[in-house]
Amino acid sequence: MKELATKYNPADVEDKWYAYWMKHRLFHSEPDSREPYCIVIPPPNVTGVLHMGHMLNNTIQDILVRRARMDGKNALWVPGTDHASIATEAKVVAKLAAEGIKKSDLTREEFLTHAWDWTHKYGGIILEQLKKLGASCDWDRTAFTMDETRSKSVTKVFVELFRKGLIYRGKRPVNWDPKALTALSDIEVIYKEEHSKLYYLRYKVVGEDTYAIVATTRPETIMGDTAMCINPNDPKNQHLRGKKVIVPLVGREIPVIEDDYVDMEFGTGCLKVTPAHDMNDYMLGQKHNLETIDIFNPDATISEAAGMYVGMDRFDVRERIAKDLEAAGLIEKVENYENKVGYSERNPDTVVEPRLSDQWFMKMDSMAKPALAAVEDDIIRFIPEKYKNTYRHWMTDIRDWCISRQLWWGHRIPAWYLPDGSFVVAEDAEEALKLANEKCPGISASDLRQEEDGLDTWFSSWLWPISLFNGILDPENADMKYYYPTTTLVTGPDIIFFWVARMIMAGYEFAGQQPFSNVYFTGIVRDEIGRKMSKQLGNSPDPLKLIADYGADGVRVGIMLCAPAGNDILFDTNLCLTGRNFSNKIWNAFRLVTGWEVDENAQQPESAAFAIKWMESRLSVAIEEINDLIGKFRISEALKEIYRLFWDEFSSWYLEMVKPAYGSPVDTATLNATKGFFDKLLRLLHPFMPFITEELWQHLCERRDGESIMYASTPEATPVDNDILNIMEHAKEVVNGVRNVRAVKNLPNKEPLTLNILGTWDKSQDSVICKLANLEGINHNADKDPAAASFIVDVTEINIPLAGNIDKEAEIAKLRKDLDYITGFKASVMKKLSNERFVNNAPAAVVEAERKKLADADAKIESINNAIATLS
RNA sequence: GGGCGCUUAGCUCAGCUGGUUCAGAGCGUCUGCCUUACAAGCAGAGGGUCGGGGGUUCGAAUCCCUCAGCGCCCACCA
Repeated sequence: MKELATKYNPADVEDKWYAYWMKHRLFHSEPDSREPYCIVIPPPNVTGVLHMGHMLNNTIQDILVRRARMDGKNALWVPGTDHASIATEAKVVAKLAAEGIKKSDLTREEFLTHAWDWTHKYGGIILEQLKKLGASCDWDRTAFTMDETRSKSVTKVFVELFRKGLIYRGKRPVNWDPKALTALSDIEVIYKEEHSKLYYLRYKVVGEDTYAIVATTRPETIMGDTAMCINPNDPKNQHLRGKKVIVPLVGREIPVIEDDYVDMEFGTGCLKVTPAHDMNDYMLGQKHNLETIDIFNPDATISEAAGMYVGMDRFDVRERIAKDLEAAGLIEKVENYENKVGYSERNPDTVVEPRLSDQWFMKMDSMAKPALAAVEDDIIRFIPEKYKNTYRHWMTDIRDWCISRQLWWGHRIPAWYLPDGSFVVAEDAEEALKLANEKCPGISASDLRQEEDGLDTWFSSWLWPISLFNGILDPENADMKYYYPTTTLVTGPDIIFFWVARMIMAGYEFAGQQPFSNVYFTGIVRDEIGRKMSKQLGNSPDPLKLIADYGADGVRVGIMLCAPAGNDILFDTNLCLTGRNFSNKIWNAFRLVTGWEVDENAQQPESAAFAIKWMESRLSVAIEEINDLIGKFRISEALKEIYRLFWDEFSSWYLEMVKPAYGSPVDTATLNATKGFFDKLLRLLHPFMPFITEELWQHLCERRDGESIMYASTPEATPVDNDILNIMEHAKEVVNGVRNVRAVKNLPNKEPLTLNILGTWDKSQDSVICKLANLEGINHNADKDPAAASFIVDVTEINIPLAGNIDKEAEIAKLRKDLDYITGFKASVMKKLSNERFVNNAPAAVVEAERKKLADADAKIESINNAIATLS
């Protein structure tokens, strides 16, 4: 074997191993007799690039999948991308704008050509980036929400739901994004607290010389007022009942209506009603049969219908109209006011405008029921559990979903309009024609006009766990039967409603079963001072640069070390350094072990035999612990456990115990045992650090081409010998005690020392203590040496004779400090034991433990007193 | 307005059904080491009245109440 460099260089091995895994199709899965373990990727935007959120999310998925594979399951991780209708369309529009092309000058087909060009150019970059991370996705199954299978699935589902009466078309006020020029669903509106103003406007009462005062935050909408509303029970406003008022500036007469919806406490108790531009006003308008006047154009400039300020932007009008009202003496007063304003999720600077328009909606009530029950009954487990509350809350008060978007990029709604304005919903134009003819005989294809609207992106992604296996079009296929329901979904809590809840509904609606059994919610990745990572702030590190700097394994470890389940991640690049250092530690431990000369005739030292026995048990304890943590999705903690196991127990303690003296060979038994431990450790590490473990494993084992640690089994725990674990913990304390004396006394490590044991002692630990602490010997029957440094382990005094190198006063002072502590400790134990209620009420085992504490404390006090007496 | 969660060492967090793994880990800090696997390292040290107050209990970081601060989600009071 050729010499290994003293530093691990990830760049040398990562691409090589990824290519090897791909070449041998090691990520590929087909149904077989094993238990399946399946994850579907939350599809990233097709033209997106990898950010830290993806890194976290996909690292977790890869750990789970690799671990399942090593646990003997048939593991499948299905990758794919999302067409991200609104985001991608916005990017294409911006790109065209930069070239001087307006979307409105293009036909739908021309625009889509540009969009597909863009998708082909940038699409899939993100998947290539995932490969750098080591993601073990089955790339043969890569899907796209707009590929043929997924598109047909969307259409089929739409038609089916329409025919069931779950999808309907209607004119309703929706959330309108005046920049993207499309409707949005309710959850795509983000409400932000804002400092705004509350304007008190004067509405003259018809036939009187008095004014009714209306408080509003939106004076620019008065042109759309069609009523004023009061609460019939409001004593203040009884005089307005049955009257008419005049809209200020506009001069139009509107009726005063009465509805107990109005809050008498707010403002003056008078509400202006603008049914076209406010959800509640619309409701009032419906109830009281009011006219609606739509005063806005789609881009939220003032329309002709307003009759004034035509063409101006809504916010300019707000300022302008305030001045005009003021000038006309129609403003009573203006107050500062805090309110919530809705912004578009995709265009964070754009205020959403309620707009009355024809849209397509989906009824949610019936679908929500089984989906809610599944989570309530833990058929689908949420990790962490707290998200069950959030989910329940939303699902029990769910509103209909506006699924139409005035966008071209995406799935076009499969509805065709007849010349008479009615429509048919069909899988394709041919079927549409047939249906149209049933309605209106004599219709030809050219008479039909397909709906221009597209569908919300989430209307395709909600089918993802089914459509990936073609389960919509061919529900009985082998993949569907084997992989569905999938095992675990890993995603962010920010899309619990957008995606998770809807997938669960789709699962029951279209596959009759839950889409997955576990949902692991990751945290949001923030920077080291807690800010959300964003392009604007520039606080998001470039993942590919991180991988180049620290290695994929280092970055994976870095991000997992700070990723406790359900908590936000405060990502600090420094943690990647910890990860890289860990890689290097593993690398060098490996260099040590594989660099030893072997002597087949050499006798195994007692210390090595002891160390091997101990390591076996220690490793088994850790394996159990790690199994338990991974079972609970406490992945970050599992990694920390392995980290400590490798670094502290294996490298710092075990390897130091078995390491042959410089220039000496190692015996065969010790070498084989050590390699065996190394093999197990690599297998434990592999899901977390796939590259370095594959590299070292091929050096460690003689394996044939095509084999991989990916398919080596997770190590199993063997029976644990608790005695040896206890003895070793004792030995560690003794060694630490000696090292401490060396540090304080400035004694070089090379200078051998002697230990005098003054009390009870298990001699089986002697050999390892001598080796680790560099001792000449351990005396069990030595006389007390007044010139010795001493310390206590358990209840036993240990002396290190240091002729002439002893500060008696300091030694005594140190011992007295210990004595004070233990005396105080003893007092607290005695207090407990002398408390009858404690002795009577506490469990016997606890009382017994306290009695032992007392006995130990007494023994220790005696030892310390003896030590002090010797020195004095 | 309603709901959920958080507050433990300088920083990020563990601490499960109250009791010897109860005050922990990692990082950072400080001290000594270029000791033949690793300075991307080794050895050692310091550091917290477990947010404040009250209660339950023989016993509270852990259970209950309350206050304060922070975060998130939901909601049609203009």
